[in-house]
Amino acid sequence: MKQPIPNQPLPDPRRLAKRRRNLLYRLPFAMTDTATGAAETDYSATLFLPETEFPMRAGLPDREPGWLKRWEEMDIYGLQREQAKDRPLFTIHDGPPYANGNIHIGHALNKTLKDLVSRSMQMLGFNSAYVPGWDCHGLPIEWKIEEQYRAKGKDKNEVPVVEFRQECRTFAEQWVDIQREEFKRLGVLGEWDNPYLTMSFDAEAQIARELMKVATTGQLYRGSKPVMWSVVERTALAEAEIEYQDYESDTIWVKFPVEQRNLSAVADRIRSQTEIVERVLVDTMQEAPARPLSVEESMQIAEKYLPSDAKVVIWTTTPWTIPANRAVSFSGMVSYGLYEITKAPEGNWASVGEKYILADKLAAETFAKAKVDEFARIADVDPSHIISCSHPLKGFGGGYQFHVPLIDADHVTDDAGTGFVHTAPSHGLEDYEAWNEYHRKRSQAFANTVGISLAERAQFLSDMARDAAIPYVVGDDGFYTNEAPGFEGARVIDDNGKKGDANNRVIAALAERNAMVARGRVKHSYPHSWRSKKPVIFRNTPQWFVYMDRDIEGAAGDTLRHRALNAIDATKFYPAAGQNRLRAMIADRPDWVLSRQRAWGVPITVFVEKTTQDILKDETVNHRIAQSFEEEGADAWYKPGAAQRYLGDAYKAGDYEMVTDVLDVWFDSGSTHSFVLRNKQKWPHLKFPASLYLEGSDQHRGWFHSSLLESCATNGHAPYEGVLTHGFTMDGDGKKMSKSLGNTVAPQDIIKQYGADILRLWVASSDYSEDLRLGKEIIQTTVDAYRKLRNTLRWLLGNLAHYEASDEVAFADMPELEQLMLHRLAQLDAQVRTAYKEYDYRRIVTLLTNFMNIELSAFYFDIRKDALYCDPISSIKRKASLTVLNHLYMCLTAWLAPILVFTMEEVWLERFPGEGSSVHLRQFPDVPTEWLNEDLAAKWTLIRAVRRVVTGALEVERREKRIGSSLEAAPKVFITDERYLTALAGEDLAEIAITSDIQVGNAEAPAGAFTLDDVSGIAVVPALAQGQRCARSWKVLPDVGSDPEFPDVSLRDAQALRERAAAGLEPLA
RNA sequence: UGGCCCGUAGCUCAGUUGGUUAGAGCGCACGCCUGAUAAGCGUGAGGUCGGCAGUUCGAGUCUGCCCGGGCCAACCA
Repeated sequence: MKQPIPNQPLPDPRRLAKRRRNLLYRLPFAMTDTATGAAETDYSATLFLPETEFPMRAGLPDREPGWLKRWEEMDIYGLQREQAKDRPLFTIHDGPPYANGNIHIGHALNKTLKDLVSRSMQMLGFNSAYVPGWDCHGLPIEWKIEEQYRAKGKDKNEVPVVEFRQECRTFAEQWVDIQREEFKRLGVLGEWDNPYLTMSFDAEAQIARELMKVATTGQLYRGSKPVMWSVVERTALAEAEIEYQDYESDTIWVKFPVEQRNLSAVADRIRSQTEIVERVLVDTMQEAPARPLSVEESMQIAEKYLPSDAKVVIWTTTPWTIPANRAVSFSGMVSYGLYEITKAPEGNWASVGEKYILADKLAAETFAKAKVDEFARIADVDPSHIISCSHPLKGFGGGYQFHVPLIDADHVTDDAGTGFVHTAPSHGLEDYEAWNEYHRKRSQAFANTVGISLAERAQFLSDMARDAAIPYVVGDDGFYTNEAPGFEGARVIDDNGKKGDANNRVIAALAERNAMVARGRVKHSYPHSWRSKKPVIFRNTPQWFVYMDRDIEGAAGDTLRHRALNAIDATKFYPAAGQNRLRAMIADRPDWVLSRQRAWGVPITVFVEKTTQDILKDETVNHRIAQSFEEEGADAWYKPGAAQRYLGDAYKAGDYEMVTDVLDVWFDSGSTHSFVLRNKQKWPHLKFPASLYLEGSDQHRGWFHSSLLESCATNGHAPYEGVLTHGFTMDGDGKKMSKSLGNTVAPQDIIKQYGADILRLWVASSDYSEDLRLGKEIIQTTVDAYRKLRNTLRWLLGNLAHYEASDEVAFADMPELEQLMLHRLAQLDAQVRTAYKEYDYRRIVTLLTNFMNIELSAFYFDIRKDALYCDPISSIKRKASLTVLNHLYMCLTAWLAPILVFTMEEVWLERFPGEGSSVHLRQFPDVPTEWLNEDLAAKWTLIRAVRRVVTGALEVERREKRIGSSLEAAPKVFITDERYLTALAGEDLAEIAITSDIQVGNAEAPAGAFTLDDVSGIAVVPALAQGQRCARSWKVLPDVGSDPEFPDVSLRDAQALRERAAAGLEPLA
């Protein structure tokens, strides 16, 4: 697959403008502007300014590979396992991607989410191993190899199966290697050196064991199903191997004589419909009596309305399927009538006096085709009152003696034909489904009737099996089989793909028995083989099925469907809607078809006794099979002499048919739990059932579904405790990504331009329960969020350069502002842990970005800059703040580590470098619940309201150019609401509002004072701060100048300078 | 065409059992700062809650229909 050319995103012009403004400040002429007034001493060297090498710009695309290398070298995955070996297990079981092609954005989303789960569970205190896997068998890989053959002019059928399979294996191996590197680049941590592959020998052996377990417990049976079949190539074809071309088909209209009727139902209807009754009375009884009809009378009328000589007319484009007819379908949504032919040419197939049942909308058209001159409509017909017809070929060649039931089927319309659909379950998928549905309903109705003896039940089931059997009318060579009596030797399609004589012979036989109404030809689009370009047919083919509704090992009611539905109830779904979706699918689905007539897969390792058709159930044989697969892979099945090798001395190979079909690959992947989660030797850190399966929502029909059925069949319960589904990745407008639209986004490109952490942050901040959007603007939003986050952490790191563990301040000794921050940390701790447990990553991103932006960057950090930068070494406030910064650092790096795996490692190593050091070896830190203090938080909510009013007042001053920095102000605050006064008691509002001074008074404000609409009882009157500007702290204070040693700074700053000198930090200016 | 799901500011998301004037972060505009500087702070403008109809005193929340989008309906994974 070719990757689209990476888009070099054009910078947003507005973004550029902002950048230009910032750059202006650095130009020399800009400096002259600000350099008015007396030169101030530059005290910056005497401040505790942030010091860090941590770059503002991440350079993720270049730097991420370095961390990956580091983790690989230190074997971080192994260290995690070792560290967590005594902890409870959490197992996210990997749904295997298919090993062909590069990964796309959907893979990236899926693997990233799994990594978020796995890493967060590890940090929450579990031993959370992650073993990635690949799905290796299957048709797409076969195709690729066949394509290579065709390019070389080689014929697949001439290559020994084992050799062909070897080429498929090599192909899959190559893609496993490529995808493995792509997945690792996303930052996904897992057992990459020891993944599982559905084609590894132990897997193939276990898949066969599972299949044999299904067989020996009586859940496997051989039935049949129509599949697309190419007579020319003698092979089944997949939908993708089909192309549609125009084709001329013979069409025929055929009479099906009505056989069994439900006359009393017709009579009931007549009695309930007065208008009909009136019409009937005029017609049949000469005069109308003013009384309800008796049952007898209505029965007489019914006989006239649904007479025994009526004929249902069908239309078909495949006359050759008539011998395979087993039913006639109609629709309850279509109106039908009984018609009598009143005028037609002599010798016409449709002759005068014949009564046809047709859809009203199509009657005229049908009679036109039948060259009928005149006809009359006699009555309404409800086809459900016809129980069965006889076959139009009844007795032909001694066959076709069965009843042909009428089936109400959804797929029938009155758009074309006659409103009745000839139903041949051997030759059409809809026919097949309608047929099975009909018998399923009959069987259900029977099961629901009360008072049935076991003998009656057995008799019913056996009759049912006989009636429901689907005939094999056409062989793989296109010739009729002996299940089409009277047509021996006729052929549907010949070796060159031309029409055989089947149609003509069928039409002749029908005409001879007066079953034809009309014939014609029609041009329509018809399926052809992609390879030979010749028409294909739907053909009944033997297939292996798993029963959905048979009692397993004789336990009444213990069916696979029942087990699966129970298992769904016992499973937790994220989001909850997934439960209904899966339940509906399981409740409706037909029996599971396991067989595929293909080469690259695990064979259905079953022997069938030729005379009895029984499946051989012998543990010794089964053991030999599994053993050989362990040693040689499933290829062993295809090696010469394999049959006798497995059957041993006990059986003769000649008595048994060795099945050569392979398993549906869904059985492979549905079995992963058995060969991965329960292989304790290979993966000791995994548990069964898995804690979680996590895939895209398409896997309700796929892996969730097949794994559930497989495990219910072999274990009786689900292989998972929880199921998490995510949506699909759409483009920026919510449209599906497709190569033809050119709106795809390749994960490789995002990584190259922005880095994997950006991709991961996008995943974490999206709502994965719905479809996710990804486009240029969304990536930019993510990049912006990342930058803000990174800078906040950078400032934290810069200040922590001055942190000393020995300066730690005890919680009780801290100022309230510090206690407030720790309270928030304790709150967040609970919220973050809960969100991680619920796989709610976007909540974590929202919670933490809001906290970091609003409460840290814009509030706490802004306020504490003064103390952190300027306070004396001895200052408790400064030490307390540093203590809080350390806690913030410890928590934030851990909480974000599962998401920003690279950046958090970078932040961690900046402070704690060392060979064995890694943020990913940590757990979420214990946060003391003693820090929680709701009263304090409530109090500070009030204080922050006061602060907002002050800030608002200052903004007016700024706008009026009376102040620039807030430190130039010393506003007066008038408070009439007691609650605010109480809250402010003992707090330094000037510090909190970042002004040089402030006055707070319990008094009515003068007119014109600044207020906010949503805060009552507070008013602010602005004023300039009195005193001189401190050259060190830039506050405007009256005490500046009162220290003789440092006349240009405030007393606090003079003290700070003295302490620094005493500590020998730097010489004084 | 059927089954299931989704639609709230430019973007990502909150919106309890229906209940004041629909919120947040980012982005954007404007201003401040220049000791977090390709940073930091503040203020502000952005919404017919996809549309229509209904239930209700009251609907982003409940119901129906419609529009738009997605997944599923394969011898594809």
